[in-house]
Amino acid sequence: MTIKVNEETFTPRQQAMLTAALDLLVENGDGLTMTAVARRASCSKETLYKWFGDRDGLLMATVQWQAAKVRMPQVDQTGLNARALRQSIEQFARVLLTVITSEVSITLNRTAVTHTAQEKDRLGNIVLENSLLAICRRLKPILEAGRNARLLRFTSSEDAYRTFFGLVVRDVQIRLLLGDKALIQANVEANIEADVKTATDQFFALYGGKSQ
Amino acid sequence: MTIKVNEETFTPRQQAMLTAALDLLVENGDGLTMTAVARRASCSKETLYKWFGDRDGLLMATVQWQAAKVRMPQVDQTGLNARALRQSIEQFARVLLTVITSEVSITLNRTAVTHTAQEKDRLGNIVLENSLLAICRRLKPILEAGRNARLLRFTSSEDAYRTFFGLVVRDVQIRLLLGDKALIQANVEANIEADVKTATDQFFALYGGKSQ
DNA sequence: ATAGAACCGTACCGTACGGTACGCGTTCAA
DNA sequence: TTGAACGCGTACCGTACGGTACGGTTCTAT
Repeated sequence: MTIKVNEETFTPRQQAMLTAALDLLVENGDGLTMTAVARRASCSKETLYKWFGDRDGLLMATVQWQAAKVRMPQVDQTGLNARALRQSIEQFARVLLTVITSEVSITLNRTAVTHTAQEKDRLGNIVLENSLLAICRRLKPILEAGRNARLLRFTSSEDAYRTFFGLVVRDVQIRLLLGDKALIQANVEANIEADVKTATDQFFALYGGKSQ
Repeated sequence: MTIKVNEETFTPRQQAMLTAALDLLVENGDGLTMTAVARRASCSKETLYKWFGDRDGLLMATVQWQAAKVRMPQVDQTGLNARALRQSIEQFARVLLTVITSEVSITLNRTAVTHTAQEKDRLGNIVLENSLLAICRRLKPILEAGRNARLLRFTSSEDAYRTFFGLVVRDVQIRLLLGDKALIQANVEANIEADVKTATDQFFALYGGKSQ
């Protein structure tokens, strides 16, 4: 069940291939062909197959490699006060929105959804593991620290996290995945700061401790 | 730009073809082939092409036809009081969650996302139009009626609607689209009622008027 | 220097599938 | 009765693409 998230570093040559694959994915959507990757990376298809097994292996490696580049906020939990907690949470919201609205994330999520639609759930699991669950794992301790400091109030940190996710992401991700022109044109990225603040305010309104 | 949502009724024979297409989509994911649809519907490919033009046309017709079957809550806005408003909003949350977690919706959303990944945005727009925007169009007037009755407080009904969406859907939709086994196993549908109540409570906590 | 591995480029194969053509049965109207 | 339209089943075509094979070239290690 556990997905083997290889932390193995790829050689520069391999990274060139992965870069080619990722770029082609972003440019051409799901129209990624092995021939195109080989041409873009100036390598032979034979080598591609040798290193990544098959097309799915290449996609998985690409997704994992890209996911490893996303850096979650590092939060210092010592001396947690209201201001620090709020900043941490805002920072999580900011990263979440920034990632989710990025061209790369949209592309990889679309690819993973497509794969899931074909009974191949590996890619979907990898994306889940590296986006939702990655954030969840890092945010939960913060929330619980906030609760311990009487700055937050909730029973289930899982539920608190999921509400946070909803407040931050709302319908943005699904609309982007479905190619909503209106939203894209509205220049979501320019509004991230305002949305981060609103979502954080709402989160504290729902889960803030008595001192809040 | 406007998508032509044909309200034209399909003949029973055509509906049989659409049913076949929809069933195959749900069963086999995106592995929908014209040959399979023809065989399932006991018709010839030639007829299929005659009625629907090409594969995309068949998919579009299928999506539109299915979307037309989803019934939004009908709300009586006369004599709006706190209790009626709350019930209306709960009902919207219930429908939203029920639809989003249904096998058919998941399949169609996956199909639309896949299409969007291929620069073909029509399907994505149709799904957006018939899910998110359909709910939005019907919920907004309720929210505004609530505001007029001093039961709700907000400046932008658009923002209020989107927050509502986030509170209700949270990470459920994206996790289902990505095939999250844990969530599927958790039997989301059994928890819908509790989630509806929680989301509505939270919504009123954020947007409830002073009398709330 | 040289054997051998690694790897590039390209040609090739098999298959799956979208789309078309056609033969034949069935229905229905004149 | 007949003929025309409709539509089913099937065979067929072209193409795109995943995957493999192979000849030639560059790199590496002894």
